[in-house]
Amino acid sequence: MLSIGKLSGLTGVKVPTIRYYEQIGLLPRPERNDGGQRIYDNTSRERLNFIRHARELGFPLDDIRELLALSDDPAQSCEAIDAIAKRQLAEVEHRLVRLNALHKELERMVEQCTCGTVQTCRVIQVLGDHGLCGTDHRKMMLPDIDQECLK
Amino acid sequence: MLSIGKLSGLTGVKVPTIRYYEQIGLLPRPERNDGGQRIYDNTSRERLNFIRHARELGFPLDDIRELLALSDDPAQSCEAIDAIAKRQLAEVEHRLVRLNALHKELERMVEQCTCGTVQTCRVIQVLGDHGLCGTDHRKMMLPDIDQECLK
DNA sequence: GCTACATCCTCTAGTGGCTAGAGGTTCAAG
DNA sequence: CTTGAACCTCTAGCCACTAGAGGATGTAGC
Repeated sequence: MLSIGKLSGLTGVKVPTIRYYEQIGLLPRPERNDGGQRIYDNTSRERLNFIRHARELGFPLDDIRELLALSDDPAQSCEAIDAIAKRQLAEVEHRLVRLNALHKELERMVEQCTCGTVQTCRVIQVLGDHGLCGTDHRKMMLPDIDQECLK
Repeated sequence: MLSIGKLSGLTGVKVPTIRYYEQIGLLPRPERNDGGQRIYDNTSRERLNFIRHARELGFPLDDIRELLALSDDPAQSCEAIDAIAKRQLAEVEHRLVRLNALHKELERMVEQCTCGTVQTCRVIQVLGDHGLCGTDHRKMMLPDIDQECLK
């Protein structure tokens, strides 16, 4: 019914990404035509829409894999699904807190810059000396820089 | 003066990360003792603190590299530095807007889940059909999922 | 001096979620 | 029948690390 390009256009997921999802087993291997090209139906399209929407909401692919598996069994309780969604919500909230702290600090730093010489540059001073920070963003991410939260 | 482990302890930057920074030219190659082990002084320590602090504020390593280069010339105007900081601020603000939208949507989704069966699960329904979304988070990120903002 | 054992060294490979490109095949329109 | 877009597979690259193998060195106690 649908070539990979058409599917891409309909879902907004790029062609190489669709092939990647197939490769990692997130999408089932579709049928092929005589020339060996992939052909998709509406089921694939729905599945891909689901994946895309979940990605937009920041779910990692592993969670999406699990959500897809769970959604294939409509009679089951949705507790597990709910748990994944709540975990993602907590994750996003955590990132928001962190990002707000970064924002505050960056704003303060930029505001204080009077744009003179490097010697007196507030940005350089603040970066070099954490003591000049207004907020205690460091405490929030010790012991290590929480890379996930910076994202 | 300082072994790599001591430097790591003092700055909060992990040992392999320090070596990685050296490898990519962010930190200069330090002297070595007779056994070939790295020895650092306070200059390295300050530089590494600078890097760490900038990383905490979300600056990419390439920007940090530039900031370090600029800060080495104290008489120059700090315009370029200011520009980098402002760019980073804008970046963080962009992420905040996006993350807030995600948060709203996730919260709505989780709230609406009555925790019945998968069949009636609001989470699955919403993920499968963007029309059920409250906010128009999709419009904000078209044409592609803006991965940088999800971070 | 000897024995543990922590710390150090280099090197390679893996993470997530794609993206880019090479080098070739197939399809659809005119 | 030709042209050119779209498709195929495969490998490598992105960021900023992190993990682990396999071995060398440093240090503390006896």
